[in-house]
Amino acid sequence: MADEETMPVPMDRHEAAMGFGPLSIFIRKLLNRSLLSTLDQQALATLPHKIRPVEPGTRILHEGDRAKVCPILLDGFVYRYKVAADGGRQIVALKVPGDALDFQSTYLHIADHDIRALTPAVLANVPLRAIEALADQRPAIARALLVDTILEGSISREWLLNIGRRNAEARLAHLLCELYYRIDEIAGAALEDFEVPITQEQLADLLGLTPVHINRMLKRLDAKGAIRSGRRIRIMNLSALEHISDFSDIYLHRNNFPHF
Amino acid sequence: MADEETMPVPMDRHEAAMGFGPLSIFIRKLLNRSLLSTLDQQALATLPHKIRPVEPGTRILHEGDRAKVCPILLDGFVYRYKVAADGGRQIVALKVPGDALDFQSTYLHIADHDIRALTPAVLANVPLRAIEALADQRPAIARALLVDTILEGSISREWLLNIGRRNAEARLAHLLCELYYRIDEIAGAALEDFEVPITQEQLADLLGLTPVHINRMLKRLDAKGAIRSGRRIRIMNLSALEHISDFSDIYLHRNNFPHF
DNA sequence: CGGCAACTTGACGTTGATCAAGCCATGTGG
DNA sequence: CCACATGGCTTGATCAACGTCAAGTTGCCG
Repeated sequence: MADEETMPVPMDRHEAAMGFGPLSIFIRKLLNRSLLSTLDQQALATLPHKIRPVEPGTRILHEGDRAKVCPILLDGFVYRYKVAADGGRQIVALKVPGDALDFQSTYLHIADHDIRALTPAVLANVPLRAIEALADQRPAIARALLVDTILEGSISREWLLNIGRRNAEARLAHLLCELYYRIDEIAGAALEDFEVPITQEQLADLLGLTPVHINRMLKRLDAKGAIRSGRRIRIMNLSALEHISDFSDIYLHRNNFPHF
Repeated sequence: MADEETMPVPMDRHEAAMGFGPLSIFIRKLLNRSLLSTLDQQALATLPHKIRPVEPGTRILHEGDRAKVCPILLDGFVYRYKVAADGGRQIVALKVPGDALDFQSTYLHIADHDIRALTPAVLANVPLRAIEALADQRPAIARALLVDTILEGSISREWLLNIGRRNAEARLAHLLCELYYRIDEIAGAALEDFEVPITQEQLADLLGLTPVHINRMLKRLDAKGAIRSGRRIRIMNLSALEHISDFSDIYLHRNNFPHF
């Protein structure tokens, strides 16, 4: 736990990691949940990487692949999904800027799902070996990446509850709440007039429903004043959504810092 | 199972970790997916712990708790679950002997779900600080625990697909297949006449269905000769179940060892 | 032998799927 | 500036899967 180099902990984590180049957003996100010394931060910032902009729909990882790089999402949205025998798609995770997309391939060598770009996105591809080396050399970084992994697990569990036990309206409302909080975390300023960059078909794949039914539920939430549905969905009343979906943010572990 | 003896690096992993006392099963399981030196194994075996047998239904962790120990499951079955506002329960993970039940509390301090015993079970409670110290001192152990965590994430994703996109019959068949393989992994001999220690109500909570519907699907699988339903469920024809559920074991990463 | 928990079965209701048609914005090329 | 192609949204009619309710039945354990 004692870092060889103890720097004054940054007071404002939104300001932290600002001077670290393209990977700043990634480092900032780790700092939201883990303590990292300035040296750790610099080591992360100097990870070798290649910037790669991708179109919506681009496949970033394919089930069965042996990945050699870990893409870090710098901008845009990306999702993990799996497909059933009958072709039914299920989106199993949604990633927002700052997230590492395939850290697990450092340790499990066959990809068990696909990853695709939801919106236009910008990736930074980091060689897995560089990540592995860094994790081996710097326990604080290993720990920060582990915390990230554990958090994704927590979100998966909440999704299981959502899909397994809530009705369509609540499911949808719950997803919108989660989206709001996760994007709010990385947005500099407070979120106003937040527009959801997800089509109704993708919402269906996220929630285990059909596009037609998503459409009807959107109308319903609209009628209640919780959102504005239409070509672009806008959240109008977050607390109405929270009430409809029985939302609790515990699973997002938004206040896990500091760890003592 | 309880002989104390120092050995050279074991050649056969099924034989490995046999002489490591009560925690042997835990160590053996880690060895299935990760390389650990004999010293690593000894360090694990000498973790301080307190054996605790529990009755079925005993609550082991409660949402909102700040855990101080990580229970390791030595015998029996245990599940994680969450409840929705209307009281609907969703089991979000099932743990088999050898699994660490709350490794995540080392890094995230508020539990986001409950854990309960499914069957009579035996736990070994290890202080979180001991685990944390070991992970800090021994990178190979940190890595092995990380692999374990990542694997649980992979299973969660498959469950999302299962619950979100498969019909009731396939869902049930899929769960039974998974159960078979996971128990087979820790069973010494090949599994014959495997009986599922789960009630129909618990199956319903696992699969996002109702007990009544579970009952009908069990009858259906029975009629197809895949299982024997009744007071205790027995798997009669695994490949029939795999066919019905479109089962693929990729997500279990059963052949992840060695990592090179 | 009595009590209880789990399993079983039938009748019926509801949610969400399916099928099908049409609409509406946006972008493109002539 | 218009024609029209396209992808996503909207809507209605019908249907199936699964839920709900309720009344047994079975096996198990003290």
